[in-house]
Amino acid sequence: MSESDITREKIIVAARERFSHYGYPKTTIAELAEDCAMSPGNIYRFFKGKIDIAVEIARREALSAVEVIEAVLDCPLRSSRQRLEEVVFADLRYTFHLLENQPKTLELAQIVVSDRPQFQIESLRRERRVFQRILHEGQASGEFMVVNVPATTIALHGATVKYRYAQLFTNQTLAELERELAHVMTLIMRGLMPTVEGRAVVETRIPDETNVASIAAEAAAAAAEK
Amino acid sequence: MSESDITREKIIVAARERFSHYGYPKTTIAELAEDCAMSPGNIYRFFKGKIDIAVEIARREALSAVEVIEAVLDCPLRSSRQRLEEVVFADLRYTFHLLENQPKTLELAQIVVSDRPQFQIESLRRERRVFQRILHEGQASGEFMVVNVPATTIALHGATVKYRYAQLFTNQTLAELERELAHVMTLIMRGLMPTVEGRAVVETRIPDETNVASIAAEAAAAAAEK
DNA sequence: TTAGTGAATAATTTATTGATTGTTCATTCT
DNA sequence: AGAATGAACAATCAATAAATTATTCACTAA
Repeated sequence: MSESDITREKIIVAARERFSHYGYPKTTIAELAEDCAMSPGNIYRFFKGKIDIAVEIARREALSAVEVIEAVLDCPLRSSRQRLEEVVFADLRYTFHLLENQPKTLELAQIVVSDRPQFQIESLRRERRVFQRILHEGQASGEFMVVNVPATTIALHGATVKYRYAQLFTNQTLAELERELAHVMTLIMRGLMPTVEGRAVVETRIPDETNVASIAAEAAAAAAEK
Repeated sequence: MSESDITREKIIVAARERFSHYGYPKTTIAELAEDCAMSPGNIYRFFKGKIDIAVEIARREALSAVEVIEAVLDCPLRSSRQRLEEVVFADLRYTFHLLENQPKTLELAQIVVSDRPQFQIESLRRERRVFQRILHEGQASGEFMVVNVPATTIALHGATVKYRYAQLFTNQTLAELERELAHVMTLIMRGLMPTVEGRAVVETRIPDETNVASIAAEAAAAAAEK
């Protein structure tokens, strides 16, 4: 890491701290400069403007969120159905808790998106890729019966919009949303899976709220085994 | 209609005109009073406050929107699947055009909801009832295979959230949203309908954009025939 | 009694101003 | 040269004052 990369990191660390404590608007460039023991002007050698610092932080946040979810993909001993359900519920819970505990993170995201609409589009695309991978897997193993994977990915994503950043749409509790999402997933699963001997596909059960660390650990263990 | 009901109507008509032209905030009670050739004070004999005039207008708007959709239920010669699809697409198109052509209507709705959260809850409930009726019908006729109608109603409603007032979530075009919704409905239909001889349920096609008048006329004709 | 008034008041909104902040750049350091 | 500064300027924000508006109510008219 070059000297100037280190300085850049220092700015990001200071900004993340201040943004999450006091919020983006209340954080001044002068303060960031002071935190980094430099002059305000020097910040502009590393970022084109204040908003670009926020964009970089939000970008990393979004990437690490998707990585957490992708960890589910690397966990062994799971059917495609289980994977899909875990991913969707993880999304609901992760974003729900985020809005509940870190309101400043949402504020930051909203500011970034209103300034850079492209940011949201790319975040959604990354999310969809996870769905698509699971559908492909399920398709290949014969567990799912998907006629058109890209179209179904879009459908799946569209049908679960309400369960990402749910508090933006409703003031239901997490428990209510989980019950509702279970019904949605039941419906979707009946659409994805072939019926065996005329018996309806069994209902989706709300998965346990495994924490992020344990999923990551499980995935790491599986990787090590290989 | 009593004398005082007529006066009340006069106020509502004047308010609707001004709200849709200049918006709720820019309309003053004094102006409404002048339109109705009365004093500001007298308005308060008919409405508790300014916001209550807006609530009444929004309530009527919401009711008539649901009535339009309910007209689909009374149309003959339609399978439950067709009904469901027509209702969902009608919802997308109706709300899309509303936001596109009548931005003040959205503004009004947002003001009412932020002041009276119950208003939104009841509007959603009315919408869900339409879904529930269709599911019941389909269930009864054997066209649908629904294990739990209330749960499936909730699922169906939740899965189609994005396609009501879609511009609040995305800046996709109507055509894009229609294609996407078709995929969602295909997925849902595969979840609702029994598979016949192992053949996948056929994809949802985007229905023609029949106008409201023609649906209402069709329903009326059907009613007259009986 | 019921319908309506309009001036008085309380609540909000808008305009104005002064202070703060983001950004630039000529200049100084290393 | 590249790295960093900090004063200067423009843009934005916060605080306050001014104006407008919602709401009330004592009162009049029918």
